Amino acid sequence: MAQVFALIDCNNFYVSCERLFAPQLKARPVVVLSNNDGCIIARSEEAKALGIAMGEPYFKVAAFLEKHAVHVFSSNYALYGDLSQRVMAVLQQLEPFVEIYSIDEAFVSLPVAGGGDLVAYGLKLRETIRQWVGIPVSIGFGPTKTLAKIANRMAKQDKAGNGVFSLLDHPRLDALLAEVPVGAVWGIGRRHGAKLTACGIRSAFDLKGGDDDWLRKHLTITGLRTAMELRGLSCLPFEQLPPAKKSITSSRSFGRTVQGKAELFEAVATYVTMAAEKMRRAKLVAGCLQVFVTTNRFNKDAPQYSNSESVRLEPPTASTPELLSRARVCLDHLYRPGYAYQKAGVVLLDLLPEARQQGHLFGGDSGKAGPLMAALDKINNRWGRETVQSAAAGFTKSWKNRQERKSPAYTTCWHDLPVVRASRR
DNA sequence: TCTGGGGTCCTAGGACCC
DNA sequence: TCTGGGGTCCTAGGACCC
Repeated sequence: MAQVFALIDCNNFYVSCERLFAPQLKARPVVVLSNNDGCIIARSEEAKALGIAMGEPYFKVAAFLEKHAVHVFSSNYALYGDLSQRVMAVLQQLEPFVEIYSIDEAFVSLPVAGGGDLVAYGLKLRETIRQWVGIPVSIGFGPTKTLAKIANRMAKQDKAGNGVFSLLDHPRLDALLAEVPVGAVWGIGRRHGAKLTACGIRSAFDLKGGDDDWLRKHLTITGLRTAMELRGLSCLPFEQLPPAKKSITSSRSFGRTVQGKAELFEAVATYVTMAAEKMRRAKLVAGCLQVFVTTNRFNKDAPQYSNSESVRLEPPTASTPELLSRARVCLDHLYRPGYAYQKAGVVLLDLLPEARQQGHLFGGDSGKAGPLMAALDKINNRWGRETVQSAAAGFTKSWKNRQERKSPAYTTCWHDLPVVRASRR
């Protein structure tokens, strides 16, 4: 029995989320900014048509956006995360084999018994998601994940196809692949795309026909796998259960540069707190902590410095106070006076399930810290983040980043629930 | 003035060991 | 002039993804 992959991808996801609660923005140009209002990470079709590029620094196009009455939002991850869960829940309710691939994408594995009308099925699925959640999606079908990805791209381009396209047993498969630039293939990024193009491999069809040894040598095993997938040979596993996390990062650029060690540590302490909370939610403990700091790499005139320092945690821990004291030592080693720091971050590595944590011969703090951390998390969950936190993380946090155009947390915070009024005519 | 954040995988090369 | 060779482990850096 043949196997089919469907890729369901939410259209311009962050923009669609914002529009759900601002319906007046339908058919108007809208963009969403990254953290710190740094650059553009989502664009409506109208914004794309204006020529606004993905990843464009906001300050460079701010005037242009204003001139064209483009609506600008800071990113609102509480909202996007919640709507993502709703879309995924619909898929999981309707299908047994779902792989949540990212916040706005999922693969569905369908055992196809031949003759099933995939496109009709896709149209129905798409309509269900639109009705139940309100987010528009595109759906691509293919015999491998890579081809499903390409089919999805075609679904988006083919306006007459109503957002659904299948490459399964497509009679003109090669002709279609010949029109896909090699850099648009999933797994071929900017660097490899440029290299391939320079070597005469310009399209997905060219890549499909590439020489195995050459591909292996120049693109490593991953590139060869991509070529295999284009040939219809499925090489990428379908992962219904998300693989165990290997690291947890928390980092942010600052709203302004930071010079002093005390203030820098406030930021580091804040990120330690966030990462540790995330880790405890996942019921993990870390065996290694890494702290990094960096100056603004775009500011060519200022002296540059970036460095990281890591420390082993023995026994592995999820205790915020323990992590804070270790992070302080790391920063003491890392810190150099005289630099304008732009960003700092914390990475938790060597993660283990907390249940498997071995007792430490010389006694750790886990006995005391466990209940304390549980109580802390409970309070902060109930009363809001940072209700109780370590003083090390600071109170004013004047270095925090900008988010000047953020929409309310419509679906995850009682205060921000949209209010609907009925009126009699 | 202003350029995101959070991940994964692969490989080459050095360190180390016998 | 002329360095042993082969295995394993670890890490840094590069590439990719959304």
